[in-house]
Amino acid sequence: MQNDLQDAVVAARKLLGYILVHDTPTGLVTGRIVETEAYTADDAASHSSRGKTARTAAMFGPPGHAYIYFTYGMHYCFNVVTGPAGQGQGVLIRALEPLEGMEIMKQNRGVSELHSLTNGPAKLVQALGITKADYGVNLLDGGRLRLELSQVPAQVTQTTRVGITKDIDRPWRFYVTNNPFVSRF
DNA sequence: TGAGTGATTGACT
DNA sequence: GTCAATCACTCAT
Repeated sequence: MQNDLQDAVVAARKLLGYILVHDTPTGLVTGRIVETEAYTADDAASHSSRGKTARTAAMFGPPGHAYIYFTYGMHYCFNVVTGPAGQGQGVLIRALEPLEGMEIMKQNRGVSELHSLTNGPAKLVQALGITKADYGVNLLDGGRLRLELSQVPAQVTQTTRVGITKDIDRPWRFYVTNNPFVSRF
């Protein structure tokens, strides 16, 4: 995994075979990563492109850690930092397929429909109960919030990214082909 | 010091 | 399809 995290674009592709696990006080919540986007240091759409700030500090830290940011005044999004340290690369997790702890997810999200629990970057953060307390944590050392290798998806679609206004032509969005939990098609 | 913008979502027309 | 919610940061006074 460490080697796969050296490059954000490679890592975005590889992360589709992983499961995100959160060991919460109310129970275990897990989901398979089905959609990601890569953001690099020389990328105008990346938060790191204008230099390191207090907000983006984790993005410039060692790979395999969590970068969580607050946006639009009401939403959090979750990223996996990629390396090497000091570069400011990361992979945005855009969607998960719920595996365990669905009842907890429904409670966290306030909705009962399985399909709308985790099909968006801010939704999955809320469903898994991830907060700013998890900012900067190591995802590879078996802590409460961690990544676990699953199976490599049968087919992956590569396309342009969603929701940005700069460098919109870079084909750095990856998702599991035909998976119903992807945020957009 | 203040206006503008954003890796979004959900409610409403 | 349109729009409000409302915070951190950037850029321009």
